[in-house]
Amino acid sequence: MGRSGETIEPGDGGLVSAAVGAISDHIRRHGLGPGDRLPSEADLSRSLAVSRSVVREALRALSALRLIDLRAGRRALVAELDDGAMSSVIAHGLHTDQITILQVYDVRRTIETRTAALAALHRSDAEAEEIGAHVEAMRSQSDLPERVMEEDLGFHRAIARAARNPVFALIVGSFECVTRQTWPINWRSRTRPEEQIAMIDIHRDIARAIAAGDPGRACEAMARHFDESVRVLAAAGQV
Amino acid sequence: MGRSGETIEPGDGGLVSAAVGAISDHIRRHGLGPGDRLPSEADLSRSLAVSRSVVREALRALSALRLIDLRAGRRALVAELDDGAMSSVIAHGLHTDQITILQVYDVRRTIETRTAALAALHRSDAEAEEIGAHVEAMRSQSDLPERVMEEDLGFHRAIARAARNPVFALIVGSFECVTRQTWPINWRSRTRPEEQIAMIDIHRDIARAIAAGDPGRACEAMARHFDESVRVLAAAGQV
DNA sequence: CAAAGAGACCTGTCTGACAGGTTTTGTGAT
DNA sequence: ATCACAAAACCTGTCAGACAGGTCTCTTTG
Repeated sequence: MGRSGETIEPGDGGLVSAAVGAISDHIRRHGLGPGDRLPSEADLSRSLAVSRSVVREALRALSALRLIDLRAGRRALVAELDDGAMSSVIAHGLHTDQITILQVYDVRRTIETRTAALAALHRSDAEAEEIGAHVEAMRSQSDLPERVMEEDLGFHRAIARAARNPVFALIVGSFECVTRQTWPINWRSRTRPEEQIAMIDIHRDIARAIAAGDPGRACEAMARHFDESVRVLAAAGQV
Repeated sequence: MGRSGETIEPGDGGLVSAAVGAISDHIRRHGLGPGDRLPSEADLSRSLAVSRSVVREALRALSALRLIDLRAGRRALVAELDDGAMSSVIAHGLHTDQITILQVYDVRRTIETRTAALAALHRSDAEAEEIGAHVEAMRSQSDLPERVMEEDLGFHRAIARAARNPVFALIVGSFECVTRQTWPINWRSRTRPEEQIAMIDIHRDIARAIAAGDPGRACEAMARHFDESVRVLAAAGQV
């Protein structure tokens, strides 16, 4: 069979999955990086010898995985690493009762005690600053739960970034959807102001340990944070 | 606005992403679980008031995320949790130089020291048996690198399963593509038989600690395993 | 009652068409 | 020669219709 360019091999599990593979290969073989443009749908249709429908479905699949960015009128671009796909997987697992929130928390504890330690070791001054700023914002807006939650999420994201390992950031980011569900439960169960302050204080301890460059203390404070959250969640009927 | 069924709201970032959301919602609202059937493309096309092309692209996107299974002639099924999507994300990150192999190893170390400890706590006898069998198979086929690698991968997967937390299994599974690349490097750098045996012995130590129900020793042995792998990889120019 | 066959249903793929973005080109003014 | 702006070329998003081939179901038959 006249193999011209990247013609799809027959016998595959469908033309679309073959096209997905061919387009991924194209990215790899041409050494494309984030922001680089892919061939147009018409070009791909020609070179893969399949209809534009098949190419479109393949591109849509890659877009769902966030390997490429699609936008009307423009050619597809290679995408930057993004936690959207992993996030969807976790959300699906939760919604279909294949995983539980406590299981996610166990993984988060494992991952984030490590990111806290790494952040303490690798953080720049600007990052220590940003992490502290999130805590300050939580404290100063403690009457606006919605805001406190956003700052809390930003706090954990910032620590993951400061750990300087995008894989950690990816995983932490993909759990954000879980936290958005459980955070209000956690907050509501702390009715007295001193309980809310205690929770924010743990965050401050983590931030200080990271700022001080003390991985052991950062890890220990993060562990306390998760133990506390899990305790509250379990008391509230784990939801 | 006449909301009939699950008609798509306008103003979204495209009909397809709206359809993806609507179909995900459908799964959630109807409490569908793995194996349950989705409506046909024609039904979805009608109820969402979009063309079949749009529905197909939406289904293809969900299929890429492994939230549903598509097969010719059959209706789409809700899928079981699967590491395929996360695996693609990691592979893409590596191929586009957005993450490095050592970064993946750092995450693996973090995750797998924990799965080893959890496996020691939660394993069934059958699971301890299976983990040990993988080690035995590595030892007895040590002249067939290909086989040793497969048993090694199975060993780590079995431990993740024995940890009884599918989220850990998901993450470990999604790193398998990395291991398949680095494993041969690791193996080739151990030219003398006693070096190869030493590597298998670490696996045996892990298996024994898990069988003995000793989380501390399991964690420590797994940590040794990763330290050793990273040392060899770094010596080989990290690749 | 079980197995084989027919029909309905469904998905995979192709073609052609058109609206509305985006990039490039070409033109004219400065 | 350069810059701004308008036109053209290009590209993606969506739709409609068509047909081949896989799957399920129900009925008929042995």
